[in-house]
Order: sequence, then structure tokens, then C-alpha cells
Amino acid sequence: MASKADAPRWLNPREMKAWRSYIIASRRLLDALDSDLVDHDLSMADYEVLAQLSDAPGRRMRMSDLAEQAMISKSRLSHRMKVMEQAGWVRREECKEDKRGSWAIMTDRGWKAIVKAAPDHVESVRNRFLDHLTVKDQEDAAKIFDRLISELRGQYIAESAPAKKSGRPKKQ
Amino acid sequence: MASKADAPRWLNPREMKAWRSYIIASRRLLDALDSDLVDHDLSMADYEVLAQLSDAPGRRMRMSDLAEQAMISKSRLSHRMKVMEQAGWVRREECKEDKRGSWAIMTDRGWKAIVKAAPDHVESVRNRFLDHLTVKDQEDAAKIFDRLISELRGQYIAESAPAKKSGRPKKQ
DNA sequence: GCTATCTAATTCAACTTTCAACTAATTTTC
DNA sequence: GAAAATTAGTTGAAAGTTGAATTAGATAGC
Repeated sequence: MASKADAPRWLNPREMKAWRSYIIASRRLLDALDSDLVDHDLSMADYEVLAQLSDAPGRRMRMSDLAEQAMISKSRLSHRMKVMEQAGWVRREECKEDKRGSWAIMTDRGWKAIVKAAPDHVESVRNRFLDHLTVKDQEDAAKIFDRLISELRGQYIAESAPAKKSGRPKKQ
Repeated sequence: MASKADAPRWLNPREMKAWRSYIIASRRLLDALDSDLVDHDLSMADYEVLAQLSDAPGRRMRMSDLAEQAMISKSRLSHRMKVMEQAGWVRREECKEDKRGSWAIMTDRGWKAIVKAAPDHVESVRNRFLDHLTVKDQEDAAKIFDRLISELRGQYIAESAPAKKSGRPKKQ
């Protein structure tokens, strides 16, 4: 690993191209997907929360687990839950096993909302992403990104994130 | 294209895997990169703004161009510029050719800030992304994401985005 | 040349997210 | 078994972002 003292290894043209293409495509893709969800009064993050809940047994999850699965901070989840509660999509219930905790529970209305949004969202994922990848591209992409995930695992936790959890040396 | 009336084409396991791996890796990757920049008092978005400026002739750009290149809305750029101006990294100057416009100009201090941050950021892009891709992966990724970019081009514009710019039919 | 339309940029208000502080319950340690 | 440390979740204030409205200058049409 290059430390502060070493000459920085700048990106060669191939590396630069890969990185820029990825970052530009991702930005546009995520913007587009968000924009496709506006009709359903959802952001990608809210969709993710509801999708996770709808998949869980009893359509209920503990707040912390839900935050982790949806890849948002607990604080953010609390705030979003308040909004979604007002929309009537979810409700909260105290947890008997652990009195500190609480359950996030999807209501029937929430279920209806996600069932209504899902086909459009899936279609949008196809239109804007999957349809432009061959079968082999899809398999390659899964492999590459799984590798990234396992490398990134634990390095960063969304939770009110301390500046740095990486192994890289801290400066200053 | 499947319309509302058709049965939704759900994702098969391969498609689902590709999509989920991509979305999870991307979320974590972007979080990690942001977190790596905290030491430099920068977010990815701010870094992008400064990087674009530092590349421009005379280290100056028109606000609209800068917003477009940095892939953020003009409104957001205005707000960030105010902050970065206070940090002494940029300044604004009225545009003589077009009196509606203004120049965003990188100051020496801004230049120093980006020069200081860049090696760490590049290192971070390597550690968390490029190093986990083979040369072929990098070439494949560039191809795939370029394809996505050209498909997404124009479909969505960051600028105070209307709910939908896609060709897909509007519902309700 | 004058009106209508368009564009550049900023501002305002509403909303969202973050960060740190907090409460309360649980686990650990000795 | 009591103090200390950890964990679950929420809150409030500050900071960030959005989208619509606004201001002012540029262009186009006639």
C-alpha cells in the first residue's frame, strides 16, 4: 500500500476509464431509478425499507436489523419510519423479548403500496440496467461486485459512521 | 416493453443476483469513499466539483457547466459554492460575455486542498474498487457502463428534475 | 424595436439526512 | 449482585438537498 510518503500512483488510462464509467453510470442510473419511483411517492431508500419488510416473516423486523438490511443508519430509519407511519404503510410495536427494542411492521396499506410499486420498479431496473447487459455480463458483474462486497464488508458501517473504519493509516 | 396491463416480468435468479450485488456493492463503495474523504473535509460531490474545476482551463467554469459536469443540480451547486467560498476554496466572478452568468473560480487554497486530497482519494479508489478488478474486468466494466451511460443519456437530467423524462408511459 | 420565450443563476421553503446526545434496557465483569 | 459497559432506539438541532419561484439578461419572431 502506498503511504503518504510514496509518490502517489495515479490511475492509468484504463483504470481511469473503468472508474469514471462506473461512477457516471451509477450516478445517472440511481437518479433515474429514483425518478421512476416518484409516481409511487417512494425513494429508492424507502422502497428498500419496504421491500425488506415485505420479505421478512410476518412482514415485521426489528429496527436495527431493518436499518442494516436497508443499508441506512438507525437514526435515518427512525425518521423515515415516522413519515411512513403517517402514510399508514408501517406501524411500530414494542418488543417483548427485549424491552429496549421495537418491531417495525408493515401494514396492509404498506403491502398494497409496495405491490403496486414493485412491477414498475422491476421494469425500471430492466429498462435502465439489466436489458443492457448480456447474460455473461450479468454473471461477470455479480462476480465482480460480490468480490467488492466481501472486501468492503465491515470496513464501513452506515451507523453514525466514525470517520474511518478502514485499515488505512490515519493521517494528521 | 411490458405495459401496466402485462404480467410483470419478475427478475430471474441470475438477474436478481446481478442487480442486488451491484446495488449493495455500490452503496457500500460510495459510503466508504465518502468516509475516506472526511479527513479532507470533503464529500464525493464536493470533490467532484473541485476536480472538475481544477481540470478546466484557468481553473474556472461557468456555473451551469460545472453543475452538469459534476452531475449535481444548479441549485445544489449554488449552495455548495457558498460553503466552499467560505472555506476559501473557490470564488465567483461575474461573466462579462453573458451578464446573467457567473464564473466559478478555484482559488490557490482550493487548488492546494484538492492536491492534498487527490492522492488519498486515488488510493482509496484503488483499495476499494480497482484493486479487486482484473485488467479484463476493468475493460469489461468500462464497456458495460459506457453502454448504460449512452442509454441513460438525456433520459434524466439532474436539473430540478421533472418526475419523469423516460419514454415510459405515465400512470394515473 | 418590441414582445414573447428562453436561459443562467440564485433564493426560499419544505423536506431529508446527519451527528451527537439521550433514555432505557441488557450484558458483562469482578 | 452492583457498577460499568454495551446495545436498541429515539430525538433535536444543524446541515444538506430539492423543486418551485424569482430575477435578470439574452434570443427569436415578427
